[in-house]
Amino acid sequence: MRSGYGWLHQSLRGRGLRLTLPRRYIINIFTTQRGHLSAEDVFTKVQKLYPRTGFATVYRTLDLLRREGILRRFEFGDGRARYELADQNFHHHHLVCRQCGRIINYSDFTKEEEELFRRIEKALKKKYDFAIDSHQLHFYGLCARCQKSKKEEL
Amino acid sequence: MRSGYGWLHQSLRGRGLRLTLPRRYIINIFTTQRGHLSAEDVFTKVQKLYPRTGFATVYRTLDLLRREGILRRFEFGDGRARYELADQNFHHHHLVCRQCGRIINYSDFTKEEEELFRRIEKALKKKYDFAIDSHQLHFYGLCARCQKSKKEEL
DNA sequence: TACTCTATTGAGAATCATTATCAATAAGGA
DNA sequence: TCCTTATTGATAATGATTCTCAATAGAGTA
Repeated sequence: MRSGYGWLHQSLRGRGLRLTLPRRYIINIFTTQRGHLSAEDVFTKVQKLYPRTGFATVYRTLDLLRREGILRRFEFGDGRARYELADQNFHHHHLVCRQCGRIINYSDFTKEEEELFRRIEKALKKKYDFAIDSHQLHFYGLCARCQKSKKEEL
Repeated sequence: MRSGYGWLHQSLRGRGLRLTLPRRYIINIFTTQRGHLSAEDVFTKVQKLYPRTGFATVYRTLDLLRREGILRRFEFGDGRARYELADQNFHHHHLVCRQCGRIINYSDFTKEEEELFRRIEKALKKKYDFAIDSHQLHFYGLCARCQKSKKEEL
């Protein structure tokens, strides 16, 4: 936890911002385990690393990192936002289970999707004069486990 | 407002549910003006038609209609849910303005999108054993008006 | 049409996620 | 080490949504 944050340090310093311990720990959480974490998830994890961390700091840091382009924010419909590392090398979409809320990342069709989306974005820009900067595609349904438990229910 | 609800009436009655005045008015709002309405939007509109309506009833009715498959629920990232008539003949996706929150429906590429999505859904089902029943695609960016006002700001 | 049963309502309290406040703390440049 | 001030932690405040419960009103029945 000594270094490896030079890039961010520089980036923040440029605007008079600081690379504090809670910020380091939170970034660390996202870089070591790919996931879609809610604020509460993050809070629980930081607590273990740096117990003095407060909830407000978690929210503030998540928002800071989002503004910095380090995290992406998603809403899957369960009333709490989720955050993910904005890794350009791992563009993907989501499968969301309506029952248990489990979220699966998939990146199987990115080639075809990206090709179509690029085309769509271009056309929408022209037709609606809308400057698109990102998109979100979520598939909703039932995961394997929940399908099974639903069958057993009957 | 006398009839035209036979279908729903039957559907509800079957399960001991009732077609009440607030419910009729709220359905009416959605069928007469296509839109992505928040609970507050709906509340304001019902108030004009049937002033005694309470906020709780609006929320309860929106959820009931969603469960009935009459409405769809969306979250575009501004912290409040939106509801739309689930019209099978008008499948579309959304353009969401990050600045002013304006939402545009578009249905220009449904053919190509649907073709790709059908393919994706099928493959995801196979690969992840995930029973997909719907998807949501949102494009985010700046609408024409907000692009303009941003330019003038400089 | 009146009666009865109970699903539904309205008002307000309660909950949940998130944001704002503010005095105390700690980055990080000098 | 010192100093400035961005950041923090604790807690209050907010905003959307849900719950509670007595009063009301659908709708089947007499």
